[in-house]
Amino acid sequence: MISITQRLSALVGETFAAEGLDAALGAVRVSDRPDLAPFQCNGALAAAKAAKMNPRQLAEGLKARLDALDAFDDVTLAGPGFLNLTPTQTFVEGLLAELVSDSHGGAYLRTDPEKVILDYGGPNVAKPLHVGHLRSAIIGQSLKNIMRRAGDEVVGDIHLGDWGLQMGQLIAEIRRRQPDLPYFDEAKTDGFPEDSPVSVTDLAEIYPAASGACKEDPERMAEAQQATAELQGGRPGYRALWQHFIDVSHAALETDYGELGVQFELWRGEASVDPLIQATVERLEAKGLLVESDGARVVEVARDTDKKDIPPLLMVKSNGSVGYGSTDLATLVERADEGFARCIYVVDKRQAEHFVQVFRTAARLGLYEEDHMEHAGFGTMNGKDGRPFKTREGGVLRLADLIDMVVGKAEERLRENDRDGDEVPADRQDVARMVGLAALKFADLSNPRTTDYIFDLDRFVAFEGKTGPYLLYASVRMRSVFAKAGTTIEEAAKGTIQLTEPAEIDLASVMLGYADAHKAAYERRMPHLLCEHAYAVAQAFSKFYAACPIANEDNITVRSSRLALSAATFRQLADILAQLGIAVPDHM
RNA sequence: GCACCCAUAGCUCAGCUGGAUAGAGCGCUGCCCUCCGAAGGCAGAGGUCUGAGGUUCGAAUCCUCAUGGGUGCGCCA
Repeated sequence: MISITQRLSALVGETFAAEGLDAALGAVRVSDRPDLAPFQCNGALAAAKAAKMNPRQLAEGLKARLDALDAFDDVTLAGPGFLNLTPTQTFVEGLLAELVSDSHGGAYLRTDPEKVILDYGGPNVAKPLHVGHLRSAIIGQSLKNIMRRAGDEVVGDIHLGDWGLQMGQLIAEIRRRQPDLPYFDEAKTDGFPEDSPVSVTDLAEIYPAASGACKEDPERMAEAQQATAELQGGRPGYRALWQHFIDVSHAALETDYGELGVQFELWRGEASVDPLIQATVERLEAKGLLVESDGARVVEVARDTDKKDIPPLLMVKSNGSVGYGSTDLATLVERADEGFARCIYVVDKRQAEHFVQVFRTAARLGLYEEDHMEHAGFGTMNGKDGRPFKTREGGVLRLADLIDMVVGKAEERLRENDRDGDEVPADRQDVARMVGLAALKFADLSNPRTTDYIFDLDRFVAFEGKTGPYLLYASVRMRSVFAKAGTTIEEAAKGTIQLTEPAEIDLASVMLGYADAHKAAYERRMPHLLCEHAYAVAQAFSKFYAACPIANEDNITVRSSRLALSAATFRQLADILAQLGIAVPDHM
């Protein structure tokens, strides 16, 4: 629906136009000075500059026109030309009535939805999820929800890292350890065992060992590179062994992501596009884009206008194997063929240059316009010391362990809050899980996507203030109010809302900003903007709750109005929390 | 070496295309449960927005320089 600021902007824009000014300058926003008025328009200053007029005088003219409208209780002129706007209670009530009856719950809905594919996984097979995987999973899932709510058709692809050097490292390492396995018999081409010779636990141990060995020993590295090239070349034993890696990892990853409430519609990987690589190389060749360079084949993507050197995209390595530039490009070929209008990558921002290379190459191939491929990068995650996060023991913190810590903390808190005589709720474990995950997700999502991430355990397990549990608490109190009133949300929502108390008007005004927040979060791919709004709503409700009796109100009309306001609040908050991937318990 | 990003309250961070008295959470001080859930509400203290210039009627925001951090720069992904 149209938000209150959009509605006001339209009104003020018309007066700007009537004065012969640019209507766009009539943009109204929530005031920086709520003590003066709830809304403001600073456009007169810019308009005066453009028209070379006196801003104060120009604003006087605008004020006179605005005064004539019945939407405003008060229009004041302040400073050099600020317009402070106080809409009438009737105006706000009218919009709130629209919000309540809006079939889309007041959320933003785009008119021309797109078919989008979102990449927000990228875990390597063989490596258990650790805290570093949290951001892409949480942000990606949330963006998917936000975009779907705005009308887009969005598909999430986990895009496993299953085709690069790490695969060769694993194969080479296992070959050293168990050379007698049938996978290493070059003469053997089929009939390999169905059961995997390694478990995920094995892989979790083998991977770092292999990776470390390659780092130290050039000979081991050469072995791994050779194995990678042979795997990609189709050596049957290697393929069979590799398939085991994928299978055992898939099962483990599905569980881990499931714990977080993160789902993928597509479980593809870099290897999925292997069959397309050759054709892609040929397409590049046909366009004359491939260049020989140091034994490798690359695509030049640098431009004169670049401020920095953009190295060419490495398409085929000198030993014939392919890197992630090639697979990512081939993936775009596949996605374009499948009819996706837009591709978004939720990947660590340090890979920005890589995406520039791939996107430019894809654009030259005519796969996509450049602005239809986005790298929604996120900040790198460091410890409190500003360096990559490590546990006290110096290892990586597994995501599953982090979740256990947060849930454990939530359970502790639930225990403390037990009132005397209360039975221990049978669903305490479930509630603790919801509270813990809410804390974890909100702590992550409420940071702007692009800024660096300081991993702070204390913040993740905090339940007071601007946290996930605060939002749940507000929701739970609303539910509690309906129970106390002996009604349901559906029934309560039918009441007519009349705003009288300041806390009621404030709450309504905040809620009327939903479409703005959702739209901004959508357009900028920034879930934290939606978090801000959710917090503002919960906060406005808490004030309203403290200031006004709801179920306890004697006046039946007022009571019904407040219950209806609470129902509208509950629905909006629930709608937002769903987009953030946060589940709301019945009690806590 | 070259390039990009960042520097805001004791701590962690917001601050949209330049606009009024720079916000929030935590922490700190003081109040509020005979009244719908105190994981809450109210009030308060706390800032030369790293420094120096510049553009502008107006700069945390734009430009230049300096200092201090971070990151990237073809055969890892």
